[in-house]
Amino acid sequence: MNFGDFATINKIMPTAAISQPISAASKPMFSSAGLSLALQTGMENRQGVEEINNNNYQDTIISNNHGNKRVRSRDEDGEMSRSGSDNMDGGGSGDDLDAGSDKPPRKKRYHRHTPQQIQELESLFKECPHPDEKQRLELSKRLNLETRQVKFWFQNRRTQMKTQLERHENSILRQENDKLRAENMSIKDAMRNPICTNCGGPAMIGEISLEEQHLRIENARIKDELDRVCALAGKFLGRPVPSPMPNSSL
DNA sequence: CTACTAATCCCTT
DNA sequence: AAGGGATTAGTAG
Repeated sequence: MNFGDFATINKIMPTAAISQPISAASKPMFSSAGLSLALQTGMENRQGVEEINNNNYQDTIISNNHGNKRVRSRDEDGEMSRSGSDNMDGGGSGDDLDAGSDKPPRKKRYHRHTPQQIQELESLFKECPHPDEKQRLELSKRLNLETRQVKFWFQNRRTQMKTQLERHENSILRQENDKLRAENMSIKDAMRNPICTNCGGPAMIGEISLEEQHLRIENARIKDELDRVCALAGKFLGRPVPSPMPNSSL
């Protein structure tokens, strides 16, 4: 578990709600149909991207998630050149080919789906996070996206959902942990400063045995737990459930 | 630098 | 074959 994640716990909300207003506000989105493809071509030609891409898909040693290493070479996967936009060589096709190389460098085309597309995707996701092929096809036609893009989107969205859930669980666990720590501290504190059961004042050394102290603490803890269970049962049954323990002072 | 996102790659089911 | 996990790469904040 990555504790760095806690920094973003408060961001648990649907993707669109997180990122769309930001990105939509801060950068110009393509306006209408034609959308992603047109955009991608335009973006590719941006300077920084071009420079990076020329260096990127050299033969590279990469390790996969199973610890295996393999060599990724430029011509290895046909997939890359298919997805997102088929017009990856777009306007600047020729000029970024390596001189003397017969294979064009692959580019990772950067684009965002439009707010409208995301909105539609989100609304379907709410109803069905796992659409079948027919649904995806229908959606892809409607949104002018490739079916692969729709598939990727849902896959990524499900992953995102899962990580959000994990973060949420992490935060709950952390709260519980903090609570237990505090409880532990106060118990330790109580053990250091024992109270006399007769007069209520500080107990004299040797007045109560260590074993008795432990028993008192344990009793208090058990009683507390019992009260909690009763309260919970009361909630569940819709009527108060009295604690079977008398309010004795041990 | 970190978080987010679209896409890729490989493995499992 | 489809889906999922890990990962990559481009970008915004």
